[in-house]
Amino acid sequence: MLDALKTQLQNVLADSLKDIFASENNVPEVILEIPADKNHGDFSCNIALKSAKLLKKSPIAVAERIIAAFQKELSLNFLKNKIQKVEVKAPGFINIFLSSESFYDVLTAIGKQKDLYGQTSIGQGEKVQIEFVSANPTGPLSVAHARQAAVGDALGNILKFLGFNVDKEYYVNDGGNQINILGLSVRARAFQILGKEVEFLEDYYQGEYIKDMARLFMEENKIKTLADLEKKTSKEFSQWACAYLLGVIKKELSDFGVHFDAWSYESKISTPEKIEKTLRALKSKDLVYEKEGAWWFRSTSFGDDKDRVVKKSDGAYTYLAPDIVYHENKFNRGYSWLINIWGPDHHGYIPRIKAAAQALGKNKEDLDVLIVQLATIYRNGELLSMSTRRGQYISLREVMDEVGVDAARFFFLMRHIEAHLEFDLEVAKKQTAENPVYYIQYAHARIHSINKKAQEQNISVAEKGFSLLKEEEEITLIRQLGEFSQALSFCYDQLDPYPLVSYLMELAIIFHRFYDKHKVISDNIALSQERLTLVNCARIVFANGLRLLGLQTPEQM
RNA sequence: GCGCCCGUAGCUCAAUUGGAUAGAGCAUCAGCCUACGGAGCUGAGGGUUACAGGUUCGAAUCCUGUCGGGCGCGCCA
Repeated sequence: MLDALKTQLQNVLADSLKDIFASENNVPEVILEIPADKNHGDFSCNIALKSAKLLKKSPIAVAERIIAAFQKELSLNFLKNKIQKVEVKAPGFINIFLSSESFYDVLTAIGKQKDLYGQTSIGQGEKVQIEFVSANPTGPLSVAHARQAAVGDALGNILKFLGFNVDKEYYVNDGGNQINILGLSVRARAFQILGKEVEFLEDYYQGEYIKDMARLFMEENKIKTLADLEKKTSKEFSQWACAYLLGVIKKELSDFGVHFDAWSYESKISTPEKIEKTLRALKSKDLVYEKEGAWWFRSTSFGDDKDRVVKKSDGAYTYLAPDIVYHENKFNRGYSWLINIWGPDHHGYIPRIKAAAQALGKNKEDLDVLIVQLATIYRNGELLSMSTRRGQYISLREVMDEVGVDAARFFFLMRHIEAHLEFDLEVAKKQTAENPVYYIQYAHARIHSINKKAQEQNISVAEKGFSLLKEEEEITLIRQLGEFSQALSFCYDQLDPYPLVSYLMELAIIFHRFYDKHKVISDNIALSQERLTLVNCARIVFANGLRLLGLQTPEQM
């Protein structure tokens, strides 16, 4: 809401600047910022500082001339009443203070747009696919996947809200050798359970869940004896195990509140024929070449350190080959922008997949790969072991069961995605201010209580506009409500839901302060009505923000 | 060795992408309940932004170097 006003003022300011310095052509772009310190206005501009050198005048002098022209321009403009004052402050900032009319406009807009408040059309319906989690179906999801799930889901929601046509997709790696190993692992455990000594290789999956699966496999297939077991091929084990674990993963994600629009399968998309076809097409363009009996992808042409083998000298494909085909498949489905969310262990893989996108005729920007850092899990300050190799990692299921879905999702979003995250299960379980998710949801619930009280006393929301909201805490709250869509556009700029999380925490602080200082329902009916409207606007923004993050909006707690 | 990321209060992290006096939470200390939910609010202390240079009106942010930490570097997936 306020960002629309910001853009309008920015344009007027740019016009003023152009009028004064018509002869100059390298004048920097006018950009308004929202200063952290509200003594510096609601918007501030550094254009005078930036252009002073070019214009060979002191920044203050430039600023003075700009605002003179700006104010003249404004006086002819409908924006006139939105501004309270404009001032120049050393070393040359132009600070703009908004009038109460501007603030009241925010409340009117929220009241009108409700669930849709904060929405923009930045996306213009662009078809974008966000692919995340995509864990190999070889075990339950870990906390690493959990964080990726929370991030991908929230980011997808936000982009959708900003006007993109978003699909969330999970890519099932059911084609590689790891599925064979999975099958062999289950098979070996089954033999052991029936008392036969078989070697359990080091690269087999070590987790306890493999034993459980072996028992279940035998139960479902009515296997009682070693002779029964011998009849099962290792392929039967693999297929059963893969399907079973995929079922587990789907259930975990759905319990976590994360839903995908599509599940795609490596085995269906990247068939050997398709891979061969794509590689040959690249070869005809000299983007794939043969050397030492292997086929190499010329990824160095697109900025990678070295070329990468796609087909080994024994004729088998490396993992990159089906991955190129998968990305080709995505583009062919009409997505003009792809977002992949990966764990930090795949960080070195980014240049070659981006190279692949370009080899397929796309631009670098058409594929973004986001790395979501790991979360380190603590319990009462004590580090919990995280070794994946031994299958001792903390699972999504454990975290969810222990701290609840909302607290877990919130904690995973509480830092920038590229920052390491410390997640203490005990803290997440606490229902105190230490735990910000409750702090925010509590604000939402409090407003519901106010509404109940208002209803009892027959106080309704303000129907005829606003005039009485003047207290500092009220204006601060309205200003924050007005910055909602700006927070969302930061999420888009950074491809990270974190700015929204940070915004909501700030909003909660501001709301609780207001609540503590001023009574909404009082003897002054007119004021009560306006404040009731104000807090309900806050309720709408809390709800919109929490919903985008995939969190509940409780009315009582 | 090469490449990428990071180093901010005792701890965990911010800082609107180069802006004005570097901010929150936790922890520590001191306050606020006959009110719409105390799961709340107010205040205090705590900093040479790892270090040394540089760029400019302005640097935690950009550049160079040093120190310290993490990750990646397979004809694996």
